[in-house]
Amino acid sequence: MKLSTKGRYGLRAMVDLGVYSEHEPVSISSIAGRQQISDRYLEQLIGKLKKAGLVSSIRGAQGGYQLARDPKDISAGDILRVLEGDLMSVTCDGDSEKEIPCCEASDYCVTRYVWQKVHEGIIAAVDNLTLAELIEQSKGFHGGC
Amino acid sequence: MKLSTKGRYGLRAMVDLGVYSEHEPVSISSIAGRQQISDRYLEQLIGKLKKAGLVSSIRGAQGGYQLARDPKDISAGDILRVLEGDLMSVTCDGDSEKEIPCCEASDYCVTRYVWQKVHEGIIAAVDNLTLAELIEQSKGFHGGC
DNA sequence: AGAAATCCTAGCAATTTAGTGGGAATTATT
DNA sequence: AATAATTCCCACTAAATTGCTAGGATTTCT
Repeated sequence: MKLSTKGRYGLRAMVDLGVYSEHEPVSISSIAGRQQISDRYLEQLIGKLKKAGLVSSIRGAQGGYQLARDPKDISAGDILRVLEGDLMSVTCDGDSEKEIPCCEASDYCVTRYVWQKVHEGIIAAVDNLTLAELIEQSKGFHGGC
Repeated sequence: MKLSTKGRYGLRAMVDLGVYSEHEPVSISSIAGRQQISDRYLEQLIGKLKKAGLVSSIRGAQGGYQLARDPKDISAGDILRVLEGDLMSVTCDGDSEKEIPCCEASDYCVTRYVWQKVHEGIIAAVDNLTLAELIEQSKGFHGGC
């Protein structure tokens, strides 16, 4: 259970967009250059973020990407959910075909209960963390060094 | 980012042990039978839990496993950490060889910051959840059906 | 002695991850 | 109109991880 590069790269790319795309669109290659990420790979990640409505694009020369919304209205959770899949699917171990309101083998449900708790913890953490805050953080780090 | 079968099976096995191993050791095969888990696979998971000091074992015929501590003193986090690896390693994307107190490329640190927050959320959730509570839950489900 | 168990190590198929690669379509600039 | 910059789309691949399976060696109760 760990954050994959998808999530890490995605977060960094979105912060990068927040910093550099305010007045003009930013190309994949410039983000990839700054963030030292494979541009071909980043392309796919940004594609997902676009599909999810978090970034907008302008095609053609001098085109690129911009944040689709104010950074205050994008949470880390929004980004991670797109790239890491459902942050957590609360599923029983039983056959998913059967539609049982209350699991046959009750022990199975322990997992669900634990997972529910974990889920709440994660959601609370990432959904209250705005991109705006991350951008601020990133600027802060610069000043601090 | 999801809970793998390791974590799910492990939680169920530990609850099973909590319920059935109070007075006598319980064999892998009996747990696997009740929980409908591959016994060969479960063996490996329990092996890790033993190595981590969460369960104790008695070898030979009529042997088996028991909880090493009171269920009140074992958290879901303890179990998940053993089976899911470090629940989350807070790493930068930069070279891990270099020992930089403050990252060169500050943007990298955004990931660290987000991850720290997520980590706190998860830890808060799973470390406050005791095995005793899960066992109670599991009994509760039985009564409810 | 024999059976029931833990313990140890290795292998393996399926899935996921982290990319690479080849282009087609669109648009600004010259 | 030509060119270059860029998004967009789809397919392929190598490495790692997951979820097992397999074959024993060892220990201990009966």
